[in-house]
Amino acid sequence: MANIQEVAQKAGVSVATVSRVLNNNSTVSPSTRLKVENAIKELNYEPSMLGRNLRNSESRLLLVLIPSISNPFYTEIINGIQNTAIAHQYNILLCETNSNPERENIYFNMVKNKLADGVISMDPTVNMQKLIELAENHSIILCSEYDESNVIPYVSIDNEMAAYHAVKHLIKIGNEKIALINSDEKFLYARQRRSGYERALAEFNLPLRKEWIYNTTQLDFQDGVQAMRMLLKLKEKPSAIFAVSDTLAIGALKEMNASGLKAPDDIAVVGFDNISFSNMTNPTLTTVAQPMYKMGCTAATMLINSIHENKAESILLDHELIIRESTMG
Amino acid sequence: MANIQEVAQKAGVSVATVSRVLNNNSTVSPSTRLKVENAIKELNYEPSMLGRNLRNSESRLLLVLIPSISNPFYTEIINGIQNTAIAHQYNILLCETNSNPERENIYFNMVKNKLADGVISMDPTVNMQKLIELAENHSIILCSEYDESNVIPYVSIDNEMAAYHAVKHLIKIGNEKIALINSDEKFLYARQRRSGYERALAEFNLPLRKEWIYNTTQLDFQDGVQAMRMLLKLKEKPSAIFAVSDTLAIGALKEMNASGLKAPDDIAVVGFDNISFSNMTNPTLTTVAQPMYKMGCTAATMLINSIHENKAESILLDHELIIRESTMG
DNA sequence: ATTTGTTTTGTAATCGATTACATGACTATA
DNA sequence: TATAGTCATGTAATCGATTACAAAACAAAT
Repeated sequence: MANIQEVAQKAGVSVATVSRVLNNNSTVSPSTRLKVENAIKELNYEPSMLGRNLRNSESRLLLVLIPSISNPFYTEIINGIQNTAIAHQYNILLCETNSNPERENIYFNMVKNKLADGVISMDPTVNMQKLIELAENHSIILCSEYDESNVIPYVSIDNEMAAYHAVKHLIKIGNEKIALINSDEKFLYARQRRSGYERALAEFNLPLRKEWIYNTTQLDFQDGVQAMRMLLKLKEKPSAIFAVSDTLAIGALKEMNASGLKAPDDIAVVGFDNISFSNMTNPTLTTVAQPMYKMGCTAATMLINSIHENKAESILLDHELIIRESTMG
Repeated sequence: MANIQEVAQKAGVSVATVSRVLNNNSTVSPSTRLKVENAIKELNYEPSMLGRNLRNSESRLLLVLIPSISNPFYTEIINGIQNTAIAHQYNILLCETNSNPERENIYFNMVKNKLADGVISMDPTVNMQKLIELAENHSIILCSEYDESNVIPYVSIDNEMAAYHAVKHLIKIGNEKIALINSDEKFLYARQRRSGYERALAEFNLPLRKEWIYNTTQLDFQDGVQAMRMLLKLKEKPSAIFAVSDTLAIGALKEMNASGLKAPDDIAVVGFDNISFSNMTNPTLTTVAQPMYKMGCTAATMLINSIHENKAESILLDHELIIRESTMG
């Protein structure tokens, strides 16, 4: 790869002039410009981001932290982020942390080292303290999972309200014995959704039974299968289930199938996220849709604003209950 | 962020000494080392990758090009790549191209500019000519989709043989009218799988009928739905279907469900890839498994070798037919 | 021909690290 | 005490760009 020196030499000008042509901000005479452009073409030259970034302290790269790409929930959000970023001449790099603090650190360092201009974190397992520290000197936005202290701006939905709506729907169609398949309640969203579940039950004077709340460690299909297996072992079985993730709900449906049970007749099921697969199951899955694409766009816009010194305001977007076969008679 | 100068000043030494402590390769007296380490801690200093990379022409970052993260096929491969990379002190950045040449270009430039040390491309829509050009001066490995010219080393499976096995399985369980749901045949893997399909039919003297071959433009669930819808409209319907991707096969199963048809009794279905969903459908899906994790590990190992000047040899890994309910009576 | 003003181009410092080479400090030996 | 040898540290060039400032080139006006 040729560098700016060689281009300058070939064109018979100084490096400053080459740089001026490159950034076409300052005045260069048409004839010189032509010479330089020819030299660039002949040498197949492309400016080094490294040199440029070092000088400019800007990389126009945004980091997107996700725990795992295997969760389809992130797909549409990332699309929104990417399209918005590109519209502002930024690019994104996807960083899969696998909830591993060391990997997290590597990505944090990229920001500290000016290899990236900002971060959108969607990782609920992120080390929030470190992130807040990083946010003192860098632009960070939380997406989906957030921190109640509101030190770092976030975009999310009202999880409590969304869960409340989902459970109320199950009650409205005649269910009184409603179970909750929740994830680990160390996550804010899990606590919020549980709270919405409890509020709906309380409002209709329905019993809140410990054995109808099952907490999983992960969000894989298999965790849903396992959860349902436990619930089906109970003496008094629930007549409906609210799962805080479609992957869990789909696992639950699978286990029902295996036991010869049908949704919604035997047990009605509601999921959360509206991943694309939720429309492919049999029966199709009722679920709470988050405006994922919009969330991505919003997060990216907030981040880019924040990089350009306009502080960002946290925002909660609307959710929507999508009723499908798993709760329709 | 403090820089190396400030650390040097605070510790009362030269920048060279600080650098020596950082890279602990050269001799530094214990007392000086301590002073420097204290200064580093006090200033919360972390070395700038930008400065370091510029000087060393090394970033220890690997780029992984995928067309879209929404295809679950890539999940396990990426895991393999990531684990192998980390074991060699490399990190990976996921680059979603969305089959967009401009985005592709951005990532190619990162390599040219030493922002990344190498590339693993899994994008079948990649501009192969540009990639070959890039490969002249940089380390590139193809994974899954490859180029027959073998200019760029690749790791993949024997697609023709895999398809042949899948179709032979359908024949063995008694099917004579076998349809193919293929993707766009501009892709090598699509042509190879079709060829395996044809070979199996020919071997058993079964008819090869044009109307039983359906080509989709994408690999989404919906494309599978669409394909099945067309096949069910035919006067002479197939009794079995081989789809070149699980997503297509799942869409096909969905459409069968909607039409009240059951697999395998009405139509048997075989997919390809063994994505995690394929075990969650009803019925569960028979599919050809690629050794995805191993493919990822192999690709990463090849790339890292290639970066360190050992040239890599292309390799084909073994596939495996996983028989599930969609072909089991 | 000289002055003034404008346009174009070049020189050199800078960003933050690494490292070859030079130099200084110290030790051991005669 | 002088000398060689070893170990520790500093000086300055370097990677590839950008840009403030200086200088040169040119044009227009007197």
